[in-house]
Amino acid sequence: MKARRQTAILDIVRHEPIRSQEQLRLMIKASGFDVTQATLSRDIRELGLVKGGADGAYQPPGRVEVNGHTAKAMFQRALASQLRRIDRVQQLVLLKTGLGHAQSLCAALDGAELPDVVGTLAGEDTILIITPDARRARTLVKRLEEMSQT
Amino acid sequence: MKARRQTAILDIVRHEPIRSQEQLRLMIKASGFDVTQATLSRDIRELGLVKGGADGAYQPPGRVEVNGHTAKAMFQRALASQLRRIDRVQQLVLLKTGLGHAQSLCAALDGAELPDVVGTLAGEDTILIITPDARRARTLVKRLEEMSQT
DNA sequence: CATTCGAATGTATAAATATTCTTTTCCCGC
DNA sequence: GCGGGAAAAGAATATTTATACATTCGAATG
Repeated sequence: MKARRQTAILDIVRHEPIRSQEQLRLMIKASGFDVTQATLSRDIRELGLVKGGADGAYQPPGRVEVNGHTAKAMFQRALASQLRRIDRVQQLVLLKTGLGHAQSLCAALDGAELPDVVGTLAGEDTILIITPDARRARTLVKRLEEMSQT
Repeated sequence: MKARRQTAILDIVRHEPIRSQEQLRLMIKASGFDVTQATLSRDIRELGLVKGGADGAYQPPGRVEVNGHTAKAMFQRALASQLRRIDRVQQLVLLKTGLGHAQSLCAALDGAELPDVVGTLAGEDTILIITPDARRARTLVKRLEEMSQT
């Protein structure tokens, strides 16, 4: 019984956001498993489900998705703590970071999905951002400067 | 203040398993931020931290990058706790896990970058490992059995 | 300055979750 | 079938987390 119930839990959790065990209890009852919250607490641990992230819902382990808002916030924090300098050359924007931080900041940058960013490249301490043209590069620089000051 | 405190939270959470906000409160107080649990609850949501998984600790969202040594250790621990059975069919190795654990164990397996592993596939409770030939599949089985016993 | 607005945080408490202890269920070997 | 033991689940409760509301603080504005 336990195995089948746990399969059902995975199904439910994957298909819609469940934010409490009581909510899960009702859903799983509808699937024909009438158990208490305590049992679900155990199931959840055994399945390694994870709670929190963007929407505070339970998620299967592995990839935890980050929504736009969180991604942007993460980027902003990364920016504030790691950015050393911003330069622009034509339609290219160059970010200088502390040594070794370019990769992680670049990942956060990609996650934030800022407009006008066509592509990015990260080295050891430098990130290259490609934008469509010089005008939009200037706009991006302004935006990044604002974000890094917060 | 908030930004710096949240950065500090990330640091702490990355370095050791934190299983409650009260525990986190003490740690962060030691870092010079004296705030209440309510504030930490809000910080945790804003950071998109996730709780649960293997050890019930808070974790940063997204893909956690790890070096080779850590990856191997993680894999070994995952193996010890989640592996149910090992089978081999020709050059294929099948790992059976507890329901729902195949994905995460498979991720750890990939991270460990074991020799002779050509590719992997994970279902709900089964992992398929493809090796070049039956001989190396046997070698891999032996290695996995050793690792899981430690 | 005083005022107002909003973000950040604290306080108190409600809500959610984990856990301890007990009961039930389900296999085995006899 | 019948103990004995282990796994599973329930009940009650302790612990942990989220939230409603109040307060403080700082920047912007008149």
